[in-house]
Amino acid sequence: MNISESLRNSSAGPKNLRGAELDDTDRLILRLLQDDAKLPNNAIAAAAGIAASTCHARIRSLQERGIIRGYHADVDPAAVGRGLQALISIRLQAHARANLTRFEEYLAELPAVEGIFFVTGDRDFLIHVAVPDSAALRELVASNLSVRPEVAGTSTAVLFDYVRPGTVRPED
Amino acid sequence: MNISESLRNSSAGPKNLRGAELDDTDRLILRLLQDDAKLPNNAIAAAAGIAASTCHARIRSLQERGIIRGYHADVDPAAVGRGLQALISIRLQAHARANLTRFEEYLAELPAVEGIFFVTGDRDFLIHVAVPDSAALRELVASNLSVRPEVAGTSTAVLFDYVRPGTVRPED
DNA sequence: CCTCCTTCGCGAATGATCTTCGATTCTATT
DNA sequence: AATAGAATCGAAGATCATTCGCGAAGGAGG
Repeated sequence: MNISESLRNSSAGPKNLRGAELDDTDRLILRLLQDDAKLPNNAIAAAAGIAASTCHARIRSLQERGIIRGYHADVDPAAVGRGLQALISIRLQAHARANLTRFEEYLAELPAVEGIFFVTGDRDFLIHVAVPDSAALRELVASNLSVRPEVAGTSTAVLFDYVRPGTVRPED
Repeated sequence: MNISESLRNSSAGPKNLRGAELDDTDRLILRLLQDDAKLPNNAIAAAAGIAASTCHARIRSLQERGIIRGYHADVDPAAVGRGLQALISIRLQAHARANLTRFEEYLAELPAVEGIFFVTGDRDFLIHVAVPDSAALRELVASNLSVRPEVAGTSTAVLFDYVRPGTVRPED
């Protein structure tokens, strides 16, 4: 390790290859990878008008800075035996609101849970679940939610459809 | 005989590659790719105890059957200038419920929209949005939702947190 | 029981892609 | 103008994806 490296490492700021701000090229890269994570690096580089090695370095920097949090396959829930989706709003007991994180972690462990919204207002949580059928939905609410001492009440709404458009686009 | 043969023989379900049913190997592949879409094919093959070419054929089959719908990068919304998330429930005018699909497509076009829940009950839609700040949230509701003739009313709840646990789930 | 036929799995070869590296160019500062 | 730090580039080598022919397993029908 040389002097400049030790100076960088000793500084309290994030060890960015570049500054914290994103330029237009970064935003383009993010948009392309959100749309299709399998897009080859050289195709992204061509679209951005930069060299492949430069594009690769930028993508790695985005990952190391936590801007790209990961890459995930989008699997059809119905194809894996989860044909029914629902939103369940959960009210907690007032005294249980000290351990919100614990309950959130419990929810995250449930296999049916696809998303957890920790929301302001009269409710505490809104969870998005995918289950095989209505019997499994009832079983989930009865045996995994209502029995919990923290839970004051639940309200379930079945989903007709759920769409996730192109995912998060950089502000434009 | 090898390990994979005995595993397949011990499982009761059908093992069609072209058929509609998924066997244990398919489910393992799906789980691994959901967790990390960048996982190399040969690593998946090793984890499943099958040859790389066989694994590749199975993954392609899963894609062609629409079970794997795509691969997407997970981008931190706060890093791209969308530090505020909210859930907006939308009630439609009764006469506007004939063109639900049209309105859903309109919502999908909005850059701030991350997810659209088409829900049963007293509300019609619940949309998950990510915006830069509260001013942008107010602007979104006022200029993109309330002004639409189909919209009878909206109700907005700011999110403290949103977690998608499907990405880190170790097992079913 | 035998043969045909389909489906699936396998290893090897080839082409594409990823990843690293040293050198060059750019930019901000002195 | 000179310097230092950062970003870019092209090329090389390692890794990976994809295709292909072949063989084994399981049914269907004779």
